[in-house]
Amino acid sequence: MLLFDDIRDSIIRTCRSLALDVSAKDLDTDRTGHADFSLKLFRFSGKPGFEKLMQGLLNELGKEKYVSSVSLDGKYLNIKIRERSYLDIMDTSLKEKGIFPDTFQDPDRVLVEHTSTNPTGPIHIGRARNSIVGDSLARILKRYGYRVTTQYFVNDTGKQVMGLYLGYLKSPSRIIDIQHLLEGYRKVYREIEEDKSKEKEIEALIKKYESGEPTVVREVHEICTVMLKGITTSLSRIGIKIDDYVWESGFLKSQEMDDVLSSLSDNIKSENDAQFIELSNGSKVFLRRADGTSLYTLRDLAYHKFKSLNYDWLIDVLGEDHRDYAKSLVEILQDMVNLRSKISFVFYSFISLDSGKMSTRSGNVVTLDELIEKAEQNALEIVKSKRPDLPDGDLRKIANAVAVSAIRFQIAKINLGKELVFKWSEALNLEGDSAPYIMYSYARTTKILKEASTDGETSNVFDQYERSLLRMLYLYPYSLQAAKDGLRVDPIASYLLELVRSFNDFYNNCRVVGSGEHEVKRAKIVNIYRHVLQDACYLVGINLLDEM
RNA sequence: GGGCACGUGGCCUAGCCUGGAUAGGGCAAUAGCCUCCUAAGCUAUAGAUCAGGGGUCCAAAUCCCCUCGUGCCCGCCA
Repeated sequence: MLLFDDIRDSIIRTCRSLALDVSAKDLDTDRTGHADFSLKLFRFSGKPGFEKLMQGLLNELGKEKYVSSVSLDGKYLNIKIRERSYLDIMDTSLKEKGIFPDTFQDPDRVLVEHTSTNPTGPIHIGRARNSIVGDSLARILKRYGYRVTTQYFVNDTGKQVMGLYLGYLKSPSRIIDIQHLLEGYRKVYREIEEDKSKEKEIEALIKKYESGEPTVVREVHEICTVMLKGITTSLSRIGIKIDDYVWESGFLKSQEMDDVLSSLSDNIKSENDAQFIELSNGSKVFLRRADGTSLYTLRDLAYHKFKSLNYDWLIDVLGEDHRDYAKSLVEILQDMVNLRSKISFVFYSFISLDSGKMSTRSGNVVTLDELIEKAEQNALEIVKSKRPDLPDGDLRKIANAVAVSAIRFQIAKINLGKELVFKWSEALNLEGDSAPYIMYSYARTTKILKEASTDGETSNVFDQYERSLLRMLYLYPYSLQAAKDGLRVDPIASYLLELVRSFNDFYNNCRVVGSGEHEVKRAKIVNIYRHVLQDACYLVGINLLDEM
């Protein structure tokens, strides 16, 4: 959990000590500019003794060392905080702990499963939404204090992958590289589209594979490894590294599979030899085909059983098409398998193209690699024109950081429930609410702190720009809390944009270097800003540069 | 047909969970700002029936109901 001098909490405690039963939702971090915190009194006004209670509260809050003023404005109690309290709380935390806010190590072990895309082709930007969000979520939970591991469930079992394998078998060259495999895969599905009966070939392969025929097992593994390598290489280019890769085929004959099957045994029914479970709403969830081969649900149940052995909280990042699936999975796991771990799902809506739905099979895709390359090219041109003074190596380094950060931020800032239509013009735009906007303000702090001093007497006079920036900085833990509570990344992104806006105001109005009595105080504020920026940017995958 | 999401200026988006003081930003447009810590920035102007209708409430973008639009799901695929 987050450890910091929580002023909101303190105000609530003071209210309660006077028998005013307020909760967190009564106390806003005010956005209207009336105050730093405002207490909504609508619920309480009109009750007997209200006036007297307010008098007492004004008095008590006024005595708090961090309160600079408190006033009753209509149905609001407006509280302003001393700038110096903000400054000292954060400055001290950074000096003593090197971090703001500090965290307490939570014993819970959290597993974030993300990406888990079929290794049947290069990862495209639609799937990358899963990876980007999953990776940031893991970082956020870790920052919050959990012990977090990320996992990729590698699908090397089932129809899609056997389709890939079939494409390989049918290719004249039998070359195992991404391009050849992908072509073979697409060809197989084109043929199936024309003639459904061709699926039989895939079914026959599944049977051979699940019965453990050595050549098949070896070749499928080799093919999946090559495809997976392509995906993980793409992901690493945007700073995503997944801790563990767990292969689906490993569960076909496993202790977890046996455990799941024995837990379910009373509930398994069959229909023409195919096995299924009936859920409370009457729907059937099939576990095995009539030919005895396994279905995804069964393997996924075993995988979840496996995860629950080592983790207290399982988080799955899934596409919105998995919403109903997840519901049935949870029903089975909780009611029949008696899984103890807490399970949460994070769903994201799809990214489509102007030309329609993205699909690896049809080829209507923008791959992550393609996006990275164009973004880097675009960034390089821009940085070249802005910084003709820099050597080529530096230009490339900057362009890379800008491109990667911009890609991640553009995805991270959007609420997951929204469908996105990918547009190149937007993806390549590096102005406004974008990563470089944030990175640029960071670069400014480098020079300021190089030239200004943070040692010495700190002035006690604060102007409105210093005040709003300090306040925004202080609000960081609340955004962290919101992100963790909602398993969302966008609160951090929104916070960052608002914070940078506040810094830009400050920068344009408050000279730091050579500002006499203000210099130490302002340099301290800039230093805190730099730390909070580093902290939050890491969470959303923005790579900061000292110079750009 | 049933279920689940989403709908905020021309375009993109925050706020919705937990109702409350003028609905924040950005892109595009127009007019400005670099002898002064980086102009990837800043200032100003213009642009919003918060999809539509009804309800609850002292108070609704926010909660409830209905309608419309969009996406997704309803496989012995994953």
